[in-house]
Amino acid sequence: MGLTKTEFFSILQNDIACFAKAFSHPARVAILQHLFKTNQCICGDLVLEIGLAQATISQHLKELKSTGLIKGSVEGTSVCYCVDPKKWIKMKHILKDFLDQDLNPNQCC
Amino acid sequence: MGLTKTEFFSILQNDIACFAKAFSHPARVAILQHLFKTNQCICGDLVLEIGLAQATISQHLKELKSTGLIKGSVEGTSVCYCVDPKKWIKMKHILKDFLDQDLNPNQCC
DNA sequence: TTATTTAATCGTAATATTACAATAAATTAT
DNA sequence: ATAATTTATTGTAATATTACGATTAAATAA
Repeated sequence: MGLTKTEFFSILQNDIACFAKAFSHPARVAILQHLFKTNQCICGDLVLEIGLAQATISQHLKELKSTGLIKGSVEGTSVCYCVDPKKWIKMKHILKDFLDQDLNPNQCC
Repeated sequence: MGLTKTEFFSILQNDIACFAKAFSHPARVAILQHLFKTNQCICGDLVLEIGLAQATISQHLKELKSTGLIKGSVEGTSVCYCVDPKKWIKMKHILKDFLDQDLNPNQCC
């Protein structure tokens, strides 16, 4: 066990969960916010900005990259990261639909 | 280690991550969707609907309850669950602000 | 009282996540 | 060629998550 049974769920349900997981850690939230503010940055910037160890930031970047929310391009000795607009917009639509579900006014509790 | 350094981050960053974590598992997405569809339900309904073991569903309900997204009220031998509208709307606003961050048109990669 | 029903909790196993030091890899500068 | 810079990777430890069987708890029904 300890392994999510993804086959029990629809593609959409897995997608929603997967996108949510991408920014379910404050370091990844901070990375994304910093990228929106500065448009692009390198790993070292984030290490200074956030304060976690370089290896840890690199690990979080890898996760964001594997979800497709950010892209990185080698520039000399450093790597320039930025948000992937297409993927971000896709996530935005999927999560907004989820968040916009209608609340029934007569709750039980 | 294995323990998030929440003190490195703002309250907002932690809130965003915390809400995202609440539905970062497809079972919890399915629970919330079912609650929106039916307005209210009991644990047993979700066990049948989703197919995971009763103990597992109960554990996921506990997590959603601890985030405040759902509430439960005892009704006879069963417990009636429903979405907490106030908390859901709070989450909606916080996450929408995060998702609506402006994308800079000139990306680096 | 004694079933029965329903959900929570406990215990446990497997796996995932978070964090960091140390090292490797790749590029640029001297 | 050598040093310096920057990031990725490896290894590892601590903790968290996911899942489920078994049990407990609490209310209702017989």
